[in-house]
Amino acid sequence: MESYTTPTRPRVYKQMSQEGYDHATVEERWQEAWDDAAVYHVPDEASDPTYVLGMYPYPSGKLHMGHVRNYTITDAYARYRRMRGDDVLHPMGWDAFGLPAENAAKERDTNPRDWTFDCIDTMRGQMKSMGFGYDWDREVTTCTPEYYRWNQWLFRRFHEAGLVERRDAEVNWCPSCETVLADEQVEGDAELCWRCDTPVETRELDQWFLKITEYADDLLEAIDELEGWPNSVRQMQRNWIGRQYGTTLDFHVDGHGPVEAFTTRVDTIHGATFFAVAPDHPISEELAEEDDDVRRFIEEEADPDGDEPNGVATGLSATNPATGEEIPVFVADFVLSDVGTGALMAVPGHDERDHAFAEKMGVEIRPVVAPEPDGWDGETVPEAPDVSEAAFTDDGVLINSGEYSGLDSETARERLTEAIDSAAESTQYQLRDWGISRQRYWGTPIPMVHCDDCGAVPVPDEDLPVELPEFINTTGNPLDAADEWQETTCPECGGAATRETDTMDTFVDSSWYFLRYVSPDLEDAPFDLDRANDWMPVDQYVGGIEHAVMHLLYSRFFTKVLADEEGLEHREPFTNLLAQGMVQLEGEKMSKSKGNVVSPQRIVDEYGADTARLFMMQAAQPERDFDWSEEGVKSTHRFLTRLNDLVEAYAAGDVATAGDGDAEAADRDEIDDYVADETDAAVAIAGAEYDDLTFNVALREAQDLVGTLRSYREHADPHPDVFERGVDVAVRLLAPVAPHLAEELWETLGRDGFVAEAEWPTASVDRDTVERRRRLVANTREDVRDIVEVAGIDDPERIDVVVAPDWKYDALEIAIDSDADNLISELMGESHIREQGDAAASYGQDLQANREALRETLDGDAEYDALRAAAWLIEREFDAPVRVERAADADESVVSKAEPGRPAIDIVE
RNA sequence: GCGGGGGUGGCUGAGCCUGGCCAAAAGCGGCGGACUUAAGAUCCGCUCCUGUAGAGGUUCGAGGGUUCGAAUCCCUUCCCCCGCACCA
Repeated sequence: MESYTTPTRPRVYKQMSQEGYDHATVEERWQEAWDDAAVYHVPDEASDPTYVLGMYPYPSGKLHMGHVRNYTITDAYARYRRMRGDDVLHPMGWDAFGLPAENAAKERDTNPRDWTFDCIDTMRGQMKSMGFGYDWDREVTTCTPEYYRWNQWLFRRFHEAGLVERRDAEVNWCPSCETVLADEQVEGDAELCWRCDTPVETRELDQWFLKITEYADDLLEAIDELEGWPNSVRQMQRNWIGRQYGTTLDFHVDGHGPVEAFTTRVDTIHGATFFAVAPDHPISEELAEEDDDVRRFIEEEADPDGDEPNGVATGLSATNPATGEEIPVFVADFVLSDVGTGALMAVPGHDERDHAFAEKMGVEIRPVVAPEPDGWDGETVPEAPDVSEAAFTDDGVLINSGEYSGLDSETARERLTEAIDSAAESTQYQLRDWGISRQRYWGTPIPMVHCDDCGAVPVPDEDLPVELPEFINTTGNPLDAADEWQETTCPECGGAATRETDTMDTFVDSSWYFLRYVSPDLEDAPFDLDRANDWMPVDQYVGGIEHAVMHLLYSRFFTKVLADEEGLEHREPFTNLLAQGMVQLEGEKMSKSKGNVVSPQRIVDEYGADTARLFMMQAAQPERDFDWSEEGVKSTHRFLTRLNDLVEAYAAGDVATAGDGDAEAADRDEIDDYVADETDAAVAIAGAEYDDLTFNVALREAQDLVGTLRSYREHADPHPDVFERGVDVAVRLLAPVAPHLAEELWETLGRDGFVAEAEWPTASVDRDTVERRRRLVANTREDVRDIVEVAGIDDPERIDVVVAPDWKYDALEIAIDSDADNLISELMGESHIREQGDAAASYGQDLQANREALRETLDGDAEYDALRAAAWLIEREFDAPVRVERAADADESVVSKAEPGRPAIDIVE
């Protein structure tokens, strides 16, 4: 670990009042101290550090609450792991390419680079003021040539591996901006450009693709192993990949030869009563040239986005390869060219959409599958279902299918696929290859040159990076206007050639940035392979659900390719993924357009970063949405102020302790035990909850402990050791979330070093014991209240609490362990129980009656100790002395009511 | 339509996986009390119904089932949210 010296700046003056503490000074001071001591730096020699990562932000200019929440989660976890003794890798960087910078540059007459770096500077400053403990030595900025050259290098490796393809594609094109838009940048049903509201057109363009579909099976199947991921994200990725098993087969269409169709239900082929092709299917386009109806339909009527299935008869017929039957061919808009083969056999009896179309066009609807009858013998051909009103879409038993009648659907599919000549098993995916071409300036230039003789040729590694030219403020793609930049020579033939002007989708940058953090300055490779093998995968990744598919799928894809091509020993990048919830205001997502944005900057200025962080972490579990509440922030701030005041008062000697602060001389009372127990309890629970990232529960324990300490101080002269440990523990439990104040108070307590590097406290109890003890105390207090209220006791004079005799604990334990039929006789086998006579028999009967419900309790000694320790709570509440007694010391008539887990209570009026 | 996640007391929301210590955490709101000249803050309680000694009754969307025992497990059903979708 790094060495450091404790800062020795002058002590900060802190107000001892409800006004709060001087958060600005405290926070600044420790941010500098951490910085000076490089507390968050991970040396390259570290062995397998815990890798905690938040999705790096787009540098839009300012942090918003979503960022603050995201990065507080990772920071808190990183700090917790560090206190647990781990080396922690917790880096930050910038997703710094992207269109907004280009637009901003145009508006402000500057260039994207300057604008982006300004934003980064601002946001980095805000992150530092939040106290996020990043290893800034590993900062990564994707828009620098030092980073994006590796995008180009990786593109080349993908190219060599046959995973890059250039082909024609239909893209969203905004004629006003003169650029391609991603699907998500096209808004609303009217399909308007997100930026200028111009209706988007489609264009055919040569585009570069990464062949992610080659990895479809791997990406899909490995999802099952991603046990640290939320089910929702796993399911979304499965849907996105959308693998389907089915059959391809040919239908002969007059004059057009065989036309391939894909179906998952070849078992229904005897019910195929028409054939349909997409409006942009080659056959449709051929037909349109000679058939006016078809042309009019394609050009005017076809509406693939409408709810109604529309179509036009072609007058052609197709031959059903199973039956030889001639069936009509339609051009229909519900057939999509990018699904399956763009042509389908339609079975109206067993497909709802086909059914609707058949009804509309008056095509025959023929049932060929019947529901499997109850207790079906596997042979009998059942009655046909009524499919006139609605399709029967389940698997079942074939009917009206010639020799196949009587087979179940699954068997029929296998046999038919085998029997039909042109049929073959086929797997279809919804996943498409990833089009990475963008006609924009502010991205990674795709490292290809176009040579008239050699075609598209990759730029050799030694010529990388292909750097962006100066930004030119123009409409369309500034790279198209950069004539000089485009001019180059062909790496293969040396002739004149031009550079590719497309840049890469910024998702390329983010598909491997988590690897760059491992060796951010490496100059001969994107990442140090050995170190990546040691440090990867990311142990805990945190980010918004909006990246469930895109970024998280692309990153998985890259990781797998790097494993196959570059020797990376990991096939998945992120072991545990947390999709954090939204920060809302009055149930609505914060957004600029709604004008309901709460500025993190304002909160930090007004209350401090610790307040903002603590409020967010205790408000809800990290994966849930929660409402921002100014009231909640204030209450959190008051809590921190109380904590500060308490520690200050203690350090200043204003807490009157027993023995005048001399632990040796101080008597240790029951209340001291209570506080010591509660301190342990808080440690036991908070640790486990931090492990689970349920910060809200962990923090509740820490906050409750502070409350307990305050009561302790009010109610007694605290034992110096107990009080000090309580305060010390509270500070450490809060340190991951409220690091600045914790650091300040750590110093106030006279501790050496940083609390950020302090050891996590350990507990001498387990959670079960804590819960039993708390339950016992809470139940007993409630019972006393009940009695006082129900019996109408106004002013109790004394309250006796008597723990059950030892033999009852023994009897209970025997009863729990025993599986004898007659529990009483088993109990009576124990002489010390038998000696109790009627009492033993009576308790034995109780146990027998509730045998299945018996639960372990604390033992008699532990119950006695716990109740004695908690007696002050009852005394305080009822203003009467409380006597906690062992059974042997109490009156028999009272003792008889005591049971394990339930002491006898006697209230003297 | 398919897939995922939900429906808990005045509200928010935990518990459900691993059934019993669950009339059900915590917070908010409301009520009472302490402190204060007062307010705020803080602290102590109460907050389903009945009850003169810790009890009983009725509750966890609805209906049914399993079990000695169900908020928790199973089936059916209704409703809400999210993702995908004329996906062949």
